[in-house]
Amino acid sequence: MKKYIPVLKRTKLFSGVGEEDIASLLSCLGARKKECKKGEYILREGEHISDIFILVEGKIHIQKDDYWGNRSILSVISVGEMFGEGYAAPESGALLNDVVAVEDSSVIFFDVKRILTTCSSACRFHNMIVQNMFFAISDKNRKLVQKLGHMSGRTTRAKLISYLSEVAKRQGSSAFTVPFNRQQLADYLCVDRSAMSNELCKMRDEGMIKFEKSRFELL
Amino acid sequence: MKKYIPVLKRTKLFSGVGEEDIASLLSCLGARKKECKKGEYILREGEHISDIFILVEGKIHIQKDDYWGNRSILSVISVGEMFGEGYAAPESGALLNDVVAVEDSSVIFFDVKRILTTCSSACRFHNMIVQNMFFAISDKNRKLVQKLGHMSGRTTRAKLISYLSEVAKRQGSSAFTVPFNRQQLADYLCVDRSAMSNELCKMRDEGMIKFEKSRFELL
DNA sequence: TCTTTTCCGTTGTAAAAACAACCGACTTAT
DNA sequence: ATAAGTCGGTTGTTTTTACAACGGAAAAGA
Repeated sequence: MKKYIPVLKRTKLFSGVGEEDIASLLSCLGARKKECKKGEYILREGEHISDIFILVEGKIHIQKDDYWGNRSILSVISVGEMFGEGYAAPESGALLNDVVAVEDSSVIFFDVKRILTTCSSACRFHNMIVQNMFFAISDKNRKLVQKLGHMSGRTTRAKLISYLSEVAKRQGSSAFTVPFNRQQLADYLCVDRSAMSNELCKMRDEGMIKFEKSRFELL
Repeated sequence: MKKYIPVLKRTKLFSGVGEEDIASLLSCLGARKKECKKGEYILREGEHISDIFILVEGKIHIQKDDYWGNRSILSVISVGEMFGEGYAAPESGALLNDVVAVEDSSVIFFDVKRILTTCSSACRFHNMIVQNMFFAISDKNRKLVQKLGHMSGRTTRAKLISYLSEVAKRQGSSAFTVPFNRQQLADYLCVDRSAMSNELCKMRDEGMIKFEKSRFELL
């Protein structure tokens, strides 16, 4: 597990904790490691977990198969990212997704209760981890809510308006740059790229917006 | 603040804590109260907050106005529910939504850092609150991810398949009852009710599903 | 420089969704 | 018992979207 400490140091969860302290934290938390070959399942739908997982090597997909067998990829997890945090609560029920390695991968995981119930003074940085974890989930939460807000519009235009308005607000200006190219923006908003491109141009022709590449201006 | 203790006792955040202990927790957390008349803003877009809010009386809307002034309601908060948890992290930036009372309302709120940084032994149930809060956010997180999964399908049918498959999984049977009527389900999936009704009937005619009222069966 | 790839706007067509309007079955209130 | 309201299925029309295919500009690479 030691060799992954430099990776962990750069994660949100362990940010602000020195390498020596991470080592002692890992044992304090009862952290375990699991290695998976490409194609293997790390977690399966139906399992019950109460752990937080951190990917320290490789790449994994969180995916689900519907009743008729159609598969869809819900998210792609890269090194340093956390997953499983939605199932931390005792009443969260069985896992509804599969987690599968798309490259040879290693994950480090530990039981959430181990963090929450152990007295904070047990080890020096325990409290810091609680904070980090909390802020990480809180942050994820906000992003999910915002995305859901954009996607709740029924038309592509409504989704674009919602998204562009938010970026403008966040950047505090009616002229701003979005962190996506067209394809990525379309994927984020769950619409077809060419249809979105088309809609953007209509909005431009109607005098609502101006844009060039990833730079937009609301009028 | 005392009169709201029975309400708080029934919230997720204070579940498992006795009424006497809630009183001491509130002062330990530095909880404050804010009362708003119908129509007043509890929080405005652009504010910076690091508090968790609990609605103890009335009803409020979380809403946003886009750049061109179109208003949309993101969620309706009822008594006992928590909000603001997405902005707990220090780097979460300015609030992107407005929070407005649609009835005369009262909220109780306290700084998250007060929970996370104070030593757990400061008061008896402090640690319990940390757990409750964590599980509440974790739970919200899972629900958001699931909903996003359903909404990422491009067609109404895809959304329905995703949703129905999940409920079937969760209830562990291909026959199950959904907790929505048609209008509510359509609202949840962000589609038109009649179009959804239509699609459900097509799926039935194609032999994919059977249903009656809120009871469904996948075939 | 020449080739290849990426990005993105454009077009046309077929499919799908929204929207509005209506109806019958059923429930609830007066 | 009657009236009013809710719920959900159905239909037709209009708008919107997905999808596929193409082409030009710019960037990346050989």
